[in-house]
Parts: sequence; structure tokens; C-alpha cells
Amino acid sequence: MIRRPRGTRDFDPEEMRKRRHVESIMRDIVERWGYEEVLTPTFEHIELFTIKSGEEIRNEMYGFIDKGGRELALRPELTAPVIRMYVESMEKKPKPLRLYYFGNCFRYERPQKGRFREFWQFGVELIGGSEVYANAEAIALAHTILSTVGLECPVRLSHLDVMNKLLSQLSEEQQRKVLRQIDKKETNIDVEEPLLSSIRSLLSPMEPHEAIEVASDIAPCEGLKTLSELVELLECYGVPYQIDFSIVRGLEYYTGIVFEMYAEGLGAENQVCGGGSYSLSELFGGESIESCGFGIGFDRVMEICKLEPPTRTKLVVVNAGAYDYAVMVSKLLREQGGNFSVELDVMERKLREQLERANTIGAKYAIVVGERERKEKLVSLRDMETGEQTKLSIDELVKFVRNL
RNA sequence: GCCGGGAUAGGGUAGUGGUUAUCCUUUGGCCCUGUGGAGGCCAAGAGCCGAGUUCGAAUCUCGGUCCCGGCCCCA
Repeated sequence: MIRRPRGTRDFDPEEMRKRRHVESIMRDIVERWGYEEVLTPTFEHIELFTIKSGEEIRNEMYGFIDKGGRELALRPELTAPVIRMYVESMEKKPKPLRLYYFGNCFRYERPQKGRFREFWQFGVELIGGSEVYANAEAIALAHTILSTVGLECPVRLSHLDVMNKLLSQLSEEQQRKVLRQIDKKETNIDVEEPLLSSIRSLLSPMEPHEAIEVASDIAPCEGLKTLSELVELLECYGVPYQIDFSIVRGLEYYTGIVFEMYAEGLGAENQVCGGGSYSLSELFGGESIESCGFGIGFDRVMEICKLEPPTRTKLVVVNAGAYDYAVMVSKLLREQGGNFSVELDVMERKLREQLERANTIGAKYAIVVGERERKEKLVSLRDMETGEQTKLSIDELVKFVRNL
């Protein structure tokens, strides 16, 4: 038997109903905020992803060479492709540009809970806003999306200036190492006093305003001003947040404000959203422009989201020996456009078996049509729960299903 | 790449170094030619792959694959 590749998944109808439901909620929200959808190719030139992240990341990508000798890769994320698209064909659009995407991404990594080799990301890019206001919008939007689908995750905020300033005395290599240790929440950080104490006090849990105050003493920088402005805007939106200077994302393309959101119940992979300010367009040959955005790990949201998708009422037209009449009735019902489905036998089943079928699929009503009904220009509507059966005219039937 | 736990019909399971691998569910057929849910009968469908040990392996051993969880990583 041929099975699906490692780290990939099949989604059965029940899962797809849930996924599409959550997806449509997310789309609905961002579109209400004025974001418009874009779609980029599933694969890109591998350079698009290595240009900022270094060659090492090739190991985590699905890369290949096509027949023309081009080095390509399945996209491991969507921010770079969207910005590439912006540079390639949208640079002269009126600013700000509000774009959103929903797409599958691929990473060659060890699968575990909430982590797959093919996974879906839902995200937005807000191109050309001023840093503080644009990030405030992005954060509020991300928070709205997650709480609407039932996830209460407070936002954790930081500004990369702070740690950069604090560690500026160290060599680049040391900075990398220390940032990594901070990111991993390690208790042993490889630096001398008094820097160590400074880092420790910056990382200790504090109220937002206190955190900013403490940081101003230890590592005064522009970023802190930005951060305190952002905090005020978030108050306007009523978004709950914490300041957490351990958020580094330093190995990515982020440049200023950064934020993350975490959820319970996901094991080691509990980050459901991450984002911030970045600067990519000039790397792809465009003009530099302030941008920010976030990505939501759609699969992780689905893992803990309890939303029940709406169900469609099932109707079964039972053909009791009058196929043409049954088709006519089915067609008519389907044209009504209500929230129901209409199924008609394709297995040449007897009346009894068609009713059994209606029963096993959980149909709400069976509509029995045969010669008798045709002669009377009626149908027999059978309630599959109570067993009650009544005769209706076609007009009455139409009126009836419209209310489903 | 590393560590631990797994893998028996479509789904869920039992058991054993030894005839034809258990049960539930599911699916198809019939009892039942214009009325479902119950019941009865019949049928279909399985030990992840490969090698080794053995008279004999689904069972024991090793390797691989895949799944689950953790580490590394997470642009």
C-alpha cells in the first residue's frame, strides 16, 4: 500500500468542515479590517528564503532542481513570498497595503505534536504603515482572530533594540549565542557580571510600565519609546499584553517591535502566532519600506479550537419508482439555495434501502416520490426522527425547505 | 540528527513460539417487490516491511519504515 509521506496528513470530511469553518471566520475578520487576499506560488527560487536566513536553512527546506536547472524550494513560510510579490508587482499601489494569505508551507523537520512537514499558515502583512500604529493594528487583529475562534492568548511584546543595546559590547558571535540562550529561557547565560544581572533583571516578570521603566535604566534606546507608544495604543484597543524582553526572533528578519502569542494544550509547540516589524523589500530588490505582519499556525489553532462547525440539514429524495419525478423534485430543491443538501439514490436501491440509507447518514427528512405522488402532484415528506409522514404539494415543499 | 513508547481488517480490540488469529463495529447481500432505526442468516476484510533464530515466528532478536511524545531546530 502506498501511504502518505511522513509528516503530512489527510483530512477527512469532518475535519475539513471544522477547518473550513475556522478559516472562514479568520477570513471574515481580516476582510472586515480591510485586508485583501493574495496567493503566491507553492514553490519559489530557493534564494528567496536563503538570502536573509543563511545557507544552513537549506537543510530544513524541501528544495529541488527543476529540468531547467533552477534551484527551487517549497515555501517554508509566506512572508518572504508575499513581500517578493509586493516588490515585483505592487510597489506602486497606494499605501498602506493590507494583505492576507492562507496557505500550506513545508519544512523538513522532525514531526511532533503541532508540528508537521506540511502545515498551514494564516497571516497578514501590513506594508507601509508607521511602525507603532501598524503594529498596534496587527496585534489587535491577531488577538481578535484568536479570541474569536475561542483562544485566549495574551500578547507578549518586545522590541529588539533593547537586547541589542544591552549586548552591544559583545562580539557578534557572542551576541548570537546569548540571544539564543535567552530565547530558550535557559537559566545559565554565558556572560560576565554586571551584564548578567542586567539581563536577569530585564527578564524578571514585571508589569508593563515597570518593565519599560526598568529597561530605560538598563538599556536606554529608541525602541523603548516605540514600545511605550505601542502600549498606549494597545490600551485603546483593549488588548491584554505583557512585556517580555526574552522574545528575540533575532535570527529572523525582524527589526523592531516583535510579538508572540502562546496557547495552552499544545505541548512543546505552543506558539500559535508570531510577528512584528521587518524589513525585507530591499533584500528582494525593492525600495525599503516599513512593514509588519504576523503568521498564525493554523494547525495549532485547530488542535485546540473547540468551535463546532455549522451543519447542513440532510434531505434524501427517495425514488419509489418514478426516477424522472424524483430528479425533478431534487433539482427544484437544490435550486432553493437553503442550508441543506439533497441526495438521490445512485445504487438502484429499493425504497426500503433508500430509507435505511437516509437513516444511516442522519437525514432529517426523506421525501418519498413515486407514481402515486406524481399522479396527485404531491410528495410525501417523512420526518426521519418521528416517522410522521405528510403529503405536501410541490409549492408547500419548497416553502418548507426554505425555512430549514 | 538524538532519546523513549508504539504498529493485529476501514475504525476499535483480544490472545498465543504450534491446525482455519478473537470479539465489537463497519461494509455488501438476503430474510423484506411503496416505508428506516430492532433482530436473524450469509459474505468481505488484518498481525508495518525486511532479515535472523527455530522443525515452526504475527509472537523472540536485529535493521528499516511510519505514528505518538520529548530534545535539537523552528528562517
